[in-house]
Amino acid sequence: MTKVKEQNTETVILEAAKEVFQHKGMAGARMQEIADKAGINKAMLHYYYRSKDKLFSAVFASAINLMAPKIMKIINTEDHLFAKIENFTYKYIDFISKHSYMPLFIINELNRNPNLLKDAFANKIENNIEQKLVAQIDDLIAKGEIRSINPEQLLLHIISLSVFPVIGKPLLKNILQKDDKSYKQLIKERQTCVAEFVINAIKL
Amino acid sequence: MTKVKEQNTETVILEAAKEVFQHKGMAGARMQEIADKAGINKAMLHYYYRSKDKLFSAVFASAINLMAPKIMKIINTEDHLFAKIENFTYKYIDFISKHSYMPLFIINELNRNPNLLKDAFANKIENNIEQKLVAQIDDLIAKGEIRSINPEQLLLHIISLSVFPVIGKPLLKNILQKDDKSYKQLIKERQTCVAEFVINAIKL
DNA sequence: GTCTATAATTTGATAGAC
DNA sequence: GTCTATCAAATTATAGAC
Repeated sequence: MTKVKEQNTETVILEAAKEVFQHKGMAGARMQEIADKAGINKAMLHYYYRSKDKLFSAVFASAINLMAPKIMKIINTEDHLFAKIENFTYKYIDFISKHSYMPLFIINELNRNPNLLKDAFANKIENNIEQKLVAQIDDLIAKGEIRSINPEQLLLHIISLSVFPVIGKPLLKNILQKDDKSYKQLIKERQTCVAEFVINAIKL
Repeated sequence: MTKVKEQNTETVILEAAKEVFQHKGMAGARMQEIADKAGINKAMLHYYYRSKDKLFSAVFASAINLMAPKIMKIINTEDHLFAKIENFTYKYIDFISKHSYMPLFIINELNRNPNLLKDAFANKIENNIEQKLVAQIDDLIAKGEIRSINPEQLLLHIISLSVFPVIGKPLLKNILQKDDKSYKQLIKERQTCVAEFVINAIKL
């Protein structure tokens, strides 16, 4: 009635695994919980993915392949730097708000095992981001439109301002003494105020 | 010869536990590994701390009680806002660089169990931070020294810029295509350039 | 207080019927 | 492909000697 067609079992498992792994991490995740969430039994997990490790790798790769293009698509445009910043912060904060566990999941698992990226994909992020953006920033500095700034630091600033308040929510909420609703409101405001802040900082 | 005196067993255990829990998380930590690192056997862990849960709580409380005062001490001064910002970013980036696993550890475990803070301490962070700082910022806005800005957002900006590049290192290192040494150099630069960036953003 | 040995439980993985 | 039943290993926790 509602659903046109059942997803196949493999996909159902992967979706359940994403949810459990991203919330509990590799070490904390339980195959039984994934099976329950998928509405099947444990044996099926092994039938489709052989081992917990393999299933985890599929989840991790899926997360990376969802995150990385989002960054690139916005940055690799012909827009003016200020427009890029506005675009990126708005859309990226929106995106990670809806997938708030994903960046933390990635950072965590990368800490446990630094060569996960190599396994997950052949460096799709690559230096594309840098090269084009760095050139654009250096150009604006030369023209005297913005202050002199290290382009890599600027990129770190923008990413930090966008990501950290979302993933650090349980801690920051407490520091600011906010309830869930008003903290969410703060994040929503950041979709525009981060860009404003950054542009104020660099504009001449 | 080298050490003047042996630490007592309880402390040795706690130090070993800190290291393991903060790197592996509650779920990934193994009592055996903690015992090995402490140079004793598993039974001793239970003799002193009864259970893994209890030992974890001791580690978590210790982390909170190390982090929280660091923030307050710097912010609760009579300095000018700009000096506070310079002081905070410089010292805080330095501190978390030396304890890079700690903020991630706290955020993670808080995600798994949001009322850990209540157990760990009776809200030592409290609204002290806010009240005084908010008043100071509002005052400077009224005087026309800085742009109009939501003080809470400014606090989020400063914390994000200080903390995220350190805890997100495994991911950001890859995005910027840096090796360990040059990424560390980037972080070192941030001890001064973050404050410069923030002050530029708000100064009128 | 500290150790060895072991119990009790959890959990990833497999065998085998249907 | 899917299930039930079960194994094998890992892991927290305890008992009891010294």
